[in-house]
Amino acid sequence: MSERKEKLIEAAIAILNRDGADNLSMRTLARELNRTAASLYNHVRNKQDLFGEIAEQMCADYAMPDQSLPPLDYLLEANRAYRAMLLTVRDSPVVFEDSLPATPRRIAIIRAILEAYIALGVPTGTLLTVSDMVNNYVLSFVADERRFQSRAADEVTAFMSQLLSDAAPMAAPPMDFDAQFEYGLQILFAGIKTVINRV
Amino acid sequence: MSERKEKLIEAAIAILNRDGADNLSMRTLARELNRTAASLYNHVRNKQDLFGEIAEQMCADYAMPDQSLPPLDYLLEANRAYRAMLLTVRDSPVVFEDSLPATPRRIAIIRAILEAYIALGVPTGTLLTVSDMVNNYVLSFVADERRFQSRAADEVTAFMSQLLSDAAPMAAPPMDFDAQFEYGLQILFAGIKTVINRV
DNA sequence: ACCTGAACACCGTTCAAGT
DNA sequence: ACCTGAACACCGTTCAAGT
Repeated sequence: MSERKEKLIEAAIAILNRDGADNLSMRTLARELNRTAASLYNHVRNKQDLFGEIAEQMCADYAMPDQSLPPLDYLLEANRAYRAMLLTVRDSPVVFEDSLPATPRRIAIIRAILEAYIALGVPTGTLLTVSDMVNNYVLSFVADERRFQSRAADEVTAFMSQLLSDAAPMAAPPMDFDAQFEYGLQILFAGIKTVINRV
Repeated sequence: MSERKEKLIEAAIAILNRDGADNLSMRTLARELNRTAASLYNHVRNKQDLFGEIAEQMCADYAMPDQSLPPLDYLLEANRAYRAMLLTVRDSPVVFEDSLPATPRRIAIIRAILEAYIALGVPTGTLLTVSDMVNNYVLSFVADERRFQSRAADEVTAFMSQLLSDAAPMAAPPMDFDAQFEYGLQILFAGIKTVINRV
């Protein structure tokens, strides 16, 4: 990776954190670098590729769990580390969703996770379904988490009371996102455990 | 709802099915109706609102399960019906993701589902987490399902073998999506059952 | 090897003006 | 009540031409 390309990725991340994904375009990125949009295509094939490079750069901060951990613990830790990494950059879920996991660090992470699922006893025929389910959970949770925080608490409660019968009032924000994330994770892996033992 | 507005929604759905969400714009929709884009704003506040109306229209085809069903069966049926509804329109997951559930039919569906979660024993403090988790599962599954089908099977296997160690070959496409969806659903509700009984 | 300028083919949204 | 034309402020991507 050239130094020039590295600066490009850093600038893109800076824009994400400052202005959000809606304001990261090839043109705004070029402006940030005092260049023209066309010049970016010397370093990146297209915007999807740019997102892929951002995701790959972020994966350097992923705290890979100890390989000697039992599969279940490994997977729980891996998903906590995944969320922690996603939270370091604003709108990172769209970056990961809109790019392919085709870069070295990202592939290494996925391989380790897939092996843990296999060690846990997930049948290979359902491996993709299970891993995608958990991956989508983390991405969606972090995306929702940020949406939630960006709105006023009153607005959220007002909207939710519209959805709920008055008999069962929803828990009022502010929420404990760490606890809620953990709760969902426990559901997923409790479910995986019972279903793979059912066969 | 005016007759004119109804035609607008129908035309939008037709474009989705024919050309996909990437090709549904205010301009292409106007062209479909031999009008100009600006005129659409007499019937719809903005594009997000248009998506909301499409989603609401689709909800007319949702097969609401029998209210007398036990909560677990109700929820399983509801999510199968949800997926079936989503599969009737191409790229429907983006339509649902990019709009707010603020229309009558959609609110009614969500209310019934939330009540079923409560009847199942999900604590109100985690109701939002649990219902969002399942909702995101269905949306992501259908989105992935379509992505999968739109690519050649060879391409998918090639990409996956890159991710997997050769020791554990992935199940080759074509996949049985109905069975995979059911598998994920079983994981989710088995997990919910064990976690809510843990307290 | 890397960059610019200009172009192509688009977006969502607003608004005065028309009927 | 509904529509048009024109405009504003943008997009991603390509490509000949420059250094």
